[in-house]
Amino acid sequence: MRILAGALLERKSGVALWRQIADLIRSEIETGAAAKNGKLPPEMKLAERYGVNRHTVRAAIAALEQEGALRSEQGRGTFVCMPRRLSYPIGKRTRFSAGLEGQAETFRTRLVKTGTAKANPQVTRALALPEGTECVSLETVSETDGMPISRAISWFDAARFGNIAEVFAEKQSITMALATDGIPDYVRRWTTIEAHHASPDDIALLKLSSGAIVLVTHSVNEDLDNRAIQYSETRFAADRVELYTKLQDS
Amino acid sequence: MRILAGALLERKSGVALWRQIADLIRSEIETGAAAKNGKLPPEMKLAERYGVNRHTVRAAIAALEQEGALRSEQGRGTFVCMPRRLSYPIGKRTRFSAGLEGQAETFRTRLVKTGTAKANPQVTRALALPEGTECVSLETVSETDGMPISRAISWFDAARFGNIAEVFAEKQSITMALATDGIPDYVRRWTTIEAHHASPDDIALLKLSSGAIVLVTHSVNEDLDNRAIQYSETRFAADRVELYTKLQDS
DNA sequence: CAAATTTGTCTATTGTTATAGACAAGCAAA
DNA sequence: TTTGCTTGTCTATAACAATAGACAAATTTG
Repeated sequence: MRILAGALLERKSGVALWRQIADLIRSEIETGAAAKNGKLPPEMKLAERYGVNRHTVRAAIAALEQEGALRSEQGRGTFVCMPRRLSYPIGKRTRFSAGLEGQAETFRTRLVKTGTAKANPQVTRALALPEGTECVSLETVSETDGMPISRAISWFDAARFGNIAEVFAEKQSITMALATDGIPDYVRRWTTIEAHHASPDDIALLKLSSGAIVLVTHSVNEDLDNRAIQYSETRFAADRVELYTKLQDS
Repeated sequence: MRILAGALLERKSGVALWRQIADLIRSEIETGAAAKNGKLPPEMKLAERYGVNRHTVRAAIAALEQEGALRSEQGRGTFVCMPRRLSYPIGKRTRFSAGLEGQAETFRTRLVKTGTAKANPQVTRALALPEGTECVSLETVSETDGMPISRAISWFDAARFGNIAEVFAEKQSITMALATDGIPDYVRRWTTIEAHHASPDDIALLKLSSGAIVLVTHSVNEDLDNRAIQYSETRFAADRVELYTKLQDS
């Protein structure tokens, strides 16, 4: 919730007014400030509230409609389709489906691309492998209730997990693929979190509107022998997901 | 690091080209891809690389200069002032100065505003207080090496911490203020993480350029008796700070 | 010292964003 | 059924972003 008060919009900012308004509407939906009974105020009222032209508000709503967050109906009004962001926990055992349990009805991770090549230094450093080690990469998109919420690329030591792509294709889950490959359990070693503007690929694969923001994490998972097994970069639609950490039980 | 490859810029996206390029340059500085010997390639070379006009690149560099990340000198080149983002750990004991130890030379948190009033429901819910409880709020800006990296508003039960503003003014540290008020130690109960476009207040207080992105956290700290003592909203300059979590020692 | 390289500044044009108004069309309410 | 409300669409204009070119000024290089 935006508690730190102040001016809302900034002109000549490099971010179009409609994009700023889209972000505001999305945030205010989350806090309940924008919508009453699942419905936004009329376009003219939003234009007055934000001090912009009605066409500018329409452009913002169009962007949110494209992302599936809103639905406009002529003569009736604009309805909220996604009242709340998903809360994605980052903890000792960070898992996609289990982490979002109870917040959506269906979970799916699909493979977009895979490959095996000598990994770049950032990857080999993260996995504590000799420079130039061959690694398998999996590029995936994760969806809940048919809506993409994140895309990721993960690397694995090819010597150790050479056929993880095939197993993943069959199991549709990295956790299950690793279990098949002799890793019954693993934990999150570390995670870094940044935020960026969505790239054209993010927009395409995550079904975002132009100008959206993504939360970007880099992380390492390790097996119970403290060996790094997976290095990932994950990009989350910031309008659909918030990240969440809590005190771990001792 | 941007490993997920693809197109770099998106026209007509609602985010000005110069703003997108500023974000790219900043990310590429972080990964070492953009700068050699602490110096960017010449403006014309960047224009060719990104497929835009030299003036557009100059606007991007101007934004990063305004934020203190770059410094241009006529006839010489463009130099990197901030090669790396600060890595801010979020863990059991999340502390500003201790968390960034070793990454900067000076740390300072200054009070921007304080007040006492009936807290809104989000605050009382987070602090497990009866609705309408009076709370003290502290609005602060945190800086390292003279550069603002985050701004925050924190709430405390006024009945329990009524004079925390005065103590903070003297100690310049929430941790020390709480110690004075009978809380020698406390831990982070939970944290949520979102990303948004910087508001005009963010831009002013964090010395950001237009169109910048902020990482926004909401969090609760609790004392060792598991009582919630502090609820905060913190906004970090996403170009200056990344958040970091790691496996806690058992 | 001269040439080359690089940043800085100015003016001008084209493309995009935001505003503005008018009116159509669908739906809700009286 | 009529009126009022709300979204949808069209055209036009003003303001802003991006491109374009030219040239000045500072520094580096040969």
